[in-house]
Amino acid sequence: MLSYFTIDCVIVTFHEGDLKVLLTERNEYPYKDWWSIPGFFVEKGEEMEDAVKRITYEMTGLKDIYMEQLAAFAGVKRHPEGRILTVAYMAFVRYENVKNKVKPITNYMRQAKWFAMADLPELAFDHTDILMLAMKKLKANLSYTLTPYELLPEKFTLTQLQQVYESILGITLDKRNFRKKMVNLGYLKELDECQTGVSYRAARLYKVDRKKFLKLFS
Amino acid sequence: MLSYFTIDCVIVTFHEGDLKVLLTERNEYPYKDWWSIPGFFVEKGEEMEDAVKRITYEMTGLKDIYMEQLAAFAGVKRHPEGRILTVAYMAFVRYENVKNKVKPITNYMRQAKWFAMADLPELAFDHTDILMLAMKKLKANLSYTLTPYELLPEKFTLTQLQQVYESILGITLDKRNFRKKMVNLGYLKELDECQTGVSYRAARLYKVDRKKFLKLFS
DNA sequence: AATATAGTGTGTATTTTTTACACTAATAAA
DNA sequence: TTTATTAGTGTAAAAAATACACACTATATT
Repeated sequence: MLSYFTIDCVIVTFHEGDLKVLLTERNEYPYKDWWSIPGFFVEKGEEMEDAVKRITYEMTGLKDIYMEQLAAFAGVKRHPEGRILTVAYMAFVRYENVKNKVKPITNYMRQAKWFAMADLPELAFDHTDILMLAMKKLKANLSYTLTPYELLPEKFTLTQLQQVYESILGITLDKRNFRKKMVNLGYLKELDECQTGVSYRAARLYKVDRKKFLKLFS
Repeated sequence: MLSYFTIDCVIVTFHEGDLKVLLTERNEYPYKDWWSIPGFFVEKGEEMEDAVKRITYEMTGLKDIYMEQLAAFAGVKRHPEGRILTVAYMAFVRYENVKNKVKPITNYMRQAKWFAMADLPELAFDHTDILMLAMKKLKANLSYTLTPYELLPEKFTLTQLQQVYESILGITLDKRNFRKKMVNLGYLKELDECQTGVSYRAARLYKVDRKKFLKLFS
């Protein structure tokens, strides 16, 4: 009838060829010293989405992040003190914007750290399930969502885009076929700019045309 | 922090070429006399899935139905008396098994009725949003879920299967291409039986081979 | 017995999409 | 100028999707 109500947020980024997720080390019973997905209670009168924004802001310093609801988890045994219903979200952030801002903010958590998706610690509660579901959804919807472009800088190279696809799908893709296909979709804008600061041939930069994207997929 | 906690369930079936949803007429404030998706409070210590089973059993007389979680809806304004968090589910039932069992069970609802998806009344609360989301998900995942086979009798004709696809997708499909494709997928078992009781050439019956299906999509 | 009715069941050609595959061009650093 | 490193490109083959129309079968009706 009445239940405690929290949100948990899988905060995902992409850095150095790896998909990464932000985890917090708990400093409190239960699962003290375990890593977990950041989450908080939703305040009375607070919208869920605002609670997610609150968390992502506190964890990364970013506002206006892109988020999606994942699912509700409400097993009566997920917390030893009784049911705590959590609505899990996924949020996507650009690593360049966030990298040095991660800090612990409450005394519930000792530290926060980015973990490569392929190298995760054991997680508190049912957070491993939540994370697996997040990855599954990310994978399944990849080609008709804007998530790759939420993970990359606004201007990106096709190689970076391919790396995002590869790390989400967990497979390698053929360079020529990937480029042909992405360019043919028609929602990428080729810019007159190139990468800078690389010690080899600089790659062409692209932007996503969100209007064209939405026209294509809605 | 604490919230009321309900589940709502979009119960879907297929009958006479139409996708149908079971709605209940409310007999209580708020939205008295409005149609709504069936839902109840989740009891203390009760698992969400059991609450859904409870509803679908009370509404249709069926146990062991197939269900999927849709999303949580928790807007602070969705109920005039304050936040009531609901986790929405979708459930799929075979019309042949259920048709005469629909009845009102509580004094909260005056009657229950099947509505064709294309001809819905205005709904209470945010139930129209819930229903639209259900349809969207159903459509998006159609070709890699077993939902069509949860809506049809165990033995079905290819024409019936095509009708399910057409009414979910909202488009008409080419008969020859549809058959070719479904049969080529390899998870349909052609039976040695045909339809009975029709006043024209009886169609071949098929079953789905769930093992082969799962091998294909997992 | 003949006919009407209603849905079943089938093939082929065309287009589109996907896949497989390897070398040259450009740039910065040494 | 040489080396190292990544960018950028085309074509052929296979697979999948699409477009399209008619003869067959079973029953009901007269």
